[in-house]
Amino acid sequence: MTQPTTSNPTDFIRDIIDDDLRTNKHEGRVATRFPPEPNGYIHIGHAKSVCLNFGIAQQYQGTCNLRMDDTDPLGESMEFVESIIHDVRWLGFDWADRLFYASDYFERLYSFAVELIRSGDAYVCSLTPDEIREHRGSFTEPGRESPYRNRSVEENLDLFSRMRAGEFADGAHVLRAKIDMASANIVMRDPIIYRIKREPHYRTGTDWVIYPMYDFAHCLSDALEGITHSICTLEFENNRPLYDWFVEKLIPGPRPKQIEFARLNLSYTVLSKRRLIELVKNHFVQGWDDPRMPTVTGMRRRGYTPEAIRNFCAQIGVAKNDNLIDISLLEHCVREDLNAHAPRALCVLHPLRVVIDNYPEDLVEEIECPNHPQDPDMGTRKLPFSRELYIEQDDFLEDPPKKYHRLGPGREVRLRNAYVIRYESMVKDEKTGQVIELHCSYDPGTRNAPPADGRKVQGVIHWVSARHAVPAEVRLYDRLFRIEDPGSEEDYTKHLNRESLEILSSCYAESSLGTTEPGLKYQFERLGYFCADPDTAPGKPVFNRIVPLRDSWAKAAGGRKG
RNA sequence: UGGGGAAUCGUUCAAUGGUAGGACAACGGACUCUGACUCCGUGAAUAUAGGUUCGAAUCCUGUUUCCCCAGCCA
Repeated sequence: MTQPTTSNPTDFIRDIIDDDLRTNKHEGRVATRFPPEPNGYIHIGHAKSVCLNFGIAQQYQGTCNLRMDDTDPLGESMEFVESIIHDVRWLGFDWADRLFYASDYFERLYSFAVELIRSGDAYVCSLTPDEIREHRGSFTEPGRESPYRNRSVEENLDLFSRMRAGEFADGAHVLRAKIDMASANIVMRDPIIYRIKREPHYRTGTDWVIYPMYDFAHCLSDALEGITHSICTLEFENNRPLYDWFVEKLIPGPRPKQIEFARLNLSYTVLSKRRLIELVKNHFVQGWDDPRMPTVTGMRRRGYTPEAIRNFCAQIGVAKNDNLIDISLLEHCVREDLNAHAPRALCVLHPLRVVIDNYPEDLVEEIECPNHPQDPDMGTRKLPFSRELYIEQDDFLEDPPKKYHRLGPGREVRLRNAYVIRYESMVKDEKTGQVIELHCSYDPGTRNAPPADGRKVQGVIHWVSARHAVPAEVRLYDRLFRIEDPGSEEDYTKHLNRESLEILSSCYAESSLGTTEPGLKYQFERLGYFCADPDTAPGKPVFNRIVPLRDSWAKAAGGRKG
């Protein structure tokens, strides 16, 4: 039944859409929307929703609107609108001319509210916030009806228009739907649909002092836009009866349907807006675009690609189970994309000086080497080779174990793309005893060729020519938290990984990297994938480690140590 | 405690009354001028107790566990 050539995902939401299409529920139309509130930056959890909504639209030749759900002026701003637009576009999606704002519907929403008052389905309630809470009851006790519940239509109309006119203070009155104070579902106990808030709105300014609540605005915005499937997260499941109540009262069919799926949780990070804000505000990270942040802007700066993120979202699937996705799946998707597309380069993070004693003093060879071992189309570049080099400190051990395929006394190793060299001697710092320089000899016949005598050289290490190398700063990132599910902890900040950022300021990159530009991505061979940071200055590149390469040696060695 | 949801390998998604499958992770091996990539292989799950049925992850009943809801946030 499955066609291997078409890999359109399938999930319970698409099953519902298939059914609706079969029964011609919306004349074959599929219309979704991504409805962020512009009060923060979007993160990988939003990306899941973006991919779901826009992905469904693509798959069914439907439409997906981008709609700012901006019904609470507090904290909303154009800055966030712009960041959301930028991020969703960067993720690879397009909404043509269908960028909408709930705030553009304020006048129509107001009319809907008046309609509700006229039909006796809404009333102005003048209880204080505390009294309203008290009247709401609890899980086990039904609520009590507001004494204002049976005001006349005329009085409600008058009061509501005066609310709009700004005659009352914040909190003096609210407009409520007249539903059922005894409902087992607390959402249905005469929910508030308008509140007075003397707060300028970033788009409507001071035009309004009353603002509609989410439950009222969202479903009607969907209806106004002709949304067929209104996809949201599980915590809104309780609100669905209210969603239906409003559209049934106010919208002649066919009506939008709300479908809920489980939001994404990612291991070793937090994905709640509140916590992300705290990380930024309390300077646990350096900003919304800190490469350790799970925000789209952070991941972009880190060097994650839209392809990788989209692929990740496709792989995690869509269901109603609470989940905690292993961050290694995200890393896998990032490596998968970068392995195919990132050019290779050599960069030494912890330099150890090497002198090739038998190499001519002033000779410089230009070694032409491929930018990608499996993709000749990515071309070649010239790598200067000379007598003095840097290699990685890790690639030499005074007393190496047997399976260590690198340099040590009596050992030889291949310099990537260049010669085989043999250890001759070392120079130690007299005070610390640390090895500060190696002397080696090279085998002139091994450039681009195996040793003539057929001996096997197992190890290959990366290097740069000391004279030609470009000094670079490299920033290594690790998981933000030390525990798998910090979001479930009351005091999650105490589980922050204090070593999530390591700055290496004296690295040496191959000369070709001197002209890199922010955003360019590479695989530094044997190390990982790296992305030039915006902090890069001419001649002084700064690289972010996107993700390390898988390292079965480190794993084995680590296990041995422990 | 009332209501709304969810329970399948370590993690996650699938199987829609008919062989429990994929991905990630783990482990073993092959290949290798990246201890990468790639390839091959291994182990690993239906929360629980009954019932219906030739046959149950799937249907029924009970039990257990987890998540959401008492904002004038979304």
